[in-house]
Amino acid sequence: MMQECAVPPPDDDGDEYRFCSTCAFGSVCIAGDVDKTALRDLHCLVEHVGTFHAGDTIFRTGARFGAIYAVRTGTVKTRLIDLGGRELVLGFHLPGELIGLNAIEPEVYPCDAVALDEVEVCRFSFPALATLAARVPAIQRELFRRLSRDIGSAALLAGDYSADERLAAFLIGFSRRCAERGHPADTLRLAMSRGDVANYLRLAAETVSRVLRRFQDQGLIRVDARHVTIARPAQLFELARPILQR
Amino acid sequence: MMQECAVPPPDDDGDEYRFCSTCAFGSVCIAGDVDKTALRDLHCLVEHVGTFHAGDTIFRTGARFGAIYAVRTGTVKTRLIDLGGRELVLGFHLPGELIGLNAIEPEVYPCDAVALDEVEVCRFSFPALATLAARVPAIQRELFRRLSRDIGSAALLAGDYSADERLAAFLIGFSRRCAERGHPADTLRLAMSRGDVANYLRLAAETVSRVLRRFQDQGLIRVDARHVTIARPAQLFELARPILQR
DNA sequence: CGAGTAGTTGATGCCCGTCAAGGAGGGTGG
DNA sequence: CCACCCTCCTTGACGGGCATCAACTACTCG
Repeated sequence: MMQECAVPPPDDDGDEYRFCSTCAFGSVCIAGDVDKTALRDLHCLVEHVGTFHAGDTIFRTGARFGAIYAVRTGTVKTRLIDLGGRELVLGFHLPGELIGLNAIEPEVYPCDAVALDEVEVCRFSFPALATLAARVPAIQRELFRRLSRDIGSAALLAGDYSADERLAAFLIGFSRRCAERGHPADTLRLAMSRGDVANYLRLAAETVSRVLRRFQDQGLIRVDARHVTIARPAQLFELARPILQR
Repeated sequence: MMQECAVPPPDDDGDEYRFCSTCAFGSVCIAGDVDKTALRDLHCLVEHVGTFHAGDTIFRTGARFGAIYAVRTGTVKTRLIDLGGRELVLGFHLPGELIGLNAIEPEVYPCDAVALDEVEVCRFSFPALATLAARVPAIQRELFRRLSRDIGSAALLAGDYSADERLAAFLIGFSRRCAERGHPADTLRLAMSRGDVANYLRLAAETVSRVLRRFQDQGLIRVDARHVTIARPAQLFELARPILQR
């Protein structure tokens, strides 16, 4: 059922009992009640996929679904191209986040995953992962939680919010996710272009430019190309409240 | 682990090996490879919850998450109330569909589930269901698929589409779901108000009225209160294509 | 150095939300 | 049976937020 672990992973990727620090299944390892053979199976199952560079495709729309991926380093954008050729950005994914979960049901990837900078990912064969999940409750639980979370976050941007609210919520959300990864919450390094941000927020790129400018004039943030520092988090949060509330 | 099956379900709910016809786990039963004791466990696990009437609440925002529900009959609306007191409709759910999946991760229900007409649901204790899923691959698989599907559909309405596109996509989508349930695909009985539809599509109720009127003037549909008949499905689909494409 | 991309800023227009007024049931009590 | 009310729905007039178009700058890379 679970294949042999052919190639033992190199040392800097963690050992048999501890995964890479940004691992998507970190919480599984922390839980002490996981039996060690199961953990080793998970470790055998994962496959580190090489370095992607900005613009490289990790998986492509329509490809047969076989695995989900966890971002290890860098930033990944998921997007689809509509019939008119226009891009539609579904999300940005930071280290520790899973991509490809929306491919389970259609059994093909419904979107492209594109690297925005230098990206490394972990590949989890989904059939193997599902088999393991049946044996290890903590893994099953983690998968359910991740899937459930994505449903909620997808609905988040769906409301009819103003450009100000959207951008504020985006910045606050990004800031929080950076903080969760040990980066400072007030200095953001955006890996994506204005166009990508606009596209994700369902705004025009010009609108993003204008709103960022106004936020800066109001003293809420400071913008330097793709570096954004948040000067007044509380005020920014107040703007984003209608979206982030819950 | 799995509790005894105290009260055997009445005959019209199916027997030990076949569930109610609209059952959310119907595909599990159809697959022949499920061992019978596991199937009986699933049957023991499910709990039919009484008849709700229009406006009744099935679960409420903030309540501790303990179970997911499958709609058996009627139509359910999931919604949340934002801080300004405005309602935000997340979805409409027909027989056979699961609700509460977005509560797994936050561990409280992030929305209300409200009956729109006479509604019966099946209640699945989630801890018990997860335990069973670990033992029965087909059930785990079905859960993963349902979760995955909800991610995709949540992202569907998130684009910046015109009112025409949104309404056309809503009607086509609703028509398809009716057809899947054995109802005619061209005569729709909407259980929800115009306001609910508008709210779900992120439009004003007035806009929904106007667009429906125009669709009727163009001969695409016929509207009679909450009964809508689709006269030109192909043309309607053409309108909805930017949203439904994939 | 030239070219292409990303980003900014301004002018214009339109889609759709808002406000307002009226119409159409549907349930209740007299 | 009818008057009353309440909610749902429709239709019209108006205004605003944001997309679109366009021009210009800055930056990167071959």
